Amino acid sequence: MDTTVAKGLAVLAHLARAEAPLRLSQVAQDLDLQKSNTHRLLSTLSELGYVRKEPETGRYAPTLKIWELGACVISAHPAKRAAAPYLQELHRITGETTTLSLLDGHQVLVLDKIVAPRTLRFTSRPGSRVPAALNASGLAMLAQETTPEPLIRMALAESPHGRDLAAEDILAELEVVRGRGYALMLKSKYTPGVVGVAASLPTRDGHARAALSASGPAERFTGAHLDEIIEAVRVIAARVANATGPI
Amino acid sequence: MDTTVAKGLAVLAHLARAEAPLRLSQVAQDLDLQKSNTHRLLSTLSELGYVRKEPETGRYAPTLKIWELGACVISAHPAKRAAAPYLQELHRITGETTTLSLLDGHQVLVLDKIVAPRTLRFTSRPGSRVPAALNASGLAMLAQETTPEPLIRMALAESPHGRDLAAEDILAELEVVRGRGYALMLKSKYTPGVVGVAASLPTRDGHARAALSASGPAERFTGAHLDEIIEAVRVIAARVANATGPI
DNA sequence: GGACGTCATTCCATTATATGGAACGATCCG
DNA sequence: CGGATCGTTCCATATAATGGAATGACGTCC
Repeated sequence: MDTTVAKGLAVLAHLARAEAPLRLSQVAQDLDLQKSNTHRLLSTLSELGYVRKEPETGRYAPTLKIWELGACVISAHPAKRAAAPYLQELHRITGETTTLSLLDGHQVLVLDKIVAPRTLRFTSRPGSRVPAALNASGLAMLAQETTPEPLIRMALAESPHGRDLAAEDILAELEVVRGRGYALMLKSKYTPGVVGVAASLPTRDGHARAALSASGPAERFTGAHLDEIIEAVRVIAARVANATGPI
Repeated sequence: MDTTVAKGLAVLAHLARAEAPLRLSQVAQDLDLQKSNTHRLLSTLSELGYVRKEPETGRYAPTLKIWELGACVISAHPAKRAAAPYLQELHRITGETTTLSLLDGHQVLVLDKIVAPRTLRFTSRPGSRVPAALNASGLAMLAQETTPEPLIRMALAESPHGRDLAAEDILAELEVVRGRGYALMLKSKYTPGVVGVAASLPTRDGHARAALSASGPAERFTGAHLDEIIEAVRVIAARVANATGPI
């Protein structure tokens, strides 16, 4: 274990996740490092171009270099590449915000998103994580037949199921999702007022789980429009399954 | 200079930029490291979750963790946040692929892109870099009045101007761009068959340079449609300039 | 305006730690 | 079956990271 590498990446990650540039002593305190140590780590990261020291404030901010690296990784990601046209088409048909997600452990990782040109309400940012049990895409992926039982248990355990979100309810909901082939989250606990419709996608390797979703404000997701959206999600997911190769 | 951090990040960056998973000895050879050293670096990166060793092939591949970090950085980027609605609207009006770019040194860095729903031809990937002098967005940014002379010289020097792309021609073109307020690249040397229309955006801090562009196949970028596109680019760039705050 | 506190930076002796060579199996290929 | 390449482990060595102290700059509060 190269501890210096671990520290350097911890500093970089800390700056990336911070909402604003950080002072040296702040970083040192947050990560429990010595000031002199932090100083050298930040200096080397600056030399390497991953970090920039603001001349005015003296604070440190990440540059776009990590993002450039990450962009290489995501653009090469097989699921993202394969699903991109379907994500696009679902957006074209429904006119709503559509997302492509992966199940990573007990969390939903948002891979890609096309936002509705309308007034954009809450939109989950690509790269963000959401508890699987609180999200239409998460339910769709958990409901896949190939999902091992322990993974579902873990996802339920990790989700903040309080008074109005019992584990039994979610398990029952998963049964429903499995039966009809898509997940519908009308009353989201995670993002109130947002309705999501999602279907899981078959993946080349069985252990990866992916889902497509369309989501938007509850006021618009009713009646005939909602029926259209559900139908579009089902049709496109089925088309992925019947395509030349799965995701 | 923490050399171990530099090596670790070099390994990570190398894996990220590689088009396929790499074997250990390949990484060691490419980066001129010892095998045992590379082994430990890859092990620590795996422990930290930035790298995964494929069980089947034994090769190493980057995980999505770097991408997640990069997504945090880009989503917090002020220019990207501020320009997103304009990028969206330019796409809505023109129906073509639109991009938001920054000038970083003598290169254009593509920040964001909305692809045309039509058959997608060549599309520059977000995170990719293009020589500034070979690209409509690059010309628009170089033509800004605030661009220092040496930067233009450098951009020209770095661009592969051969027989049909003399430095004088580009300088003359920059004059034209400066006069009419937008850049038009009809015969792209970098991506043949693609026409680009771009205008620079005013930025809060004078030294950052940003541009919006619409681009697509040469066959479609003619006559009235091209005029519409040019007008849309001009109008939206002007709207940014007159907005509450610049980018 | 002066004094205090916080911060960033530099230096250096100490030692922990990264290093690279060698040696060992495993695996692949001819 | 034999040779070659690869990944992995081990360990003595020396390099390079560490943390404490000292310094100077900056900002803040009486």
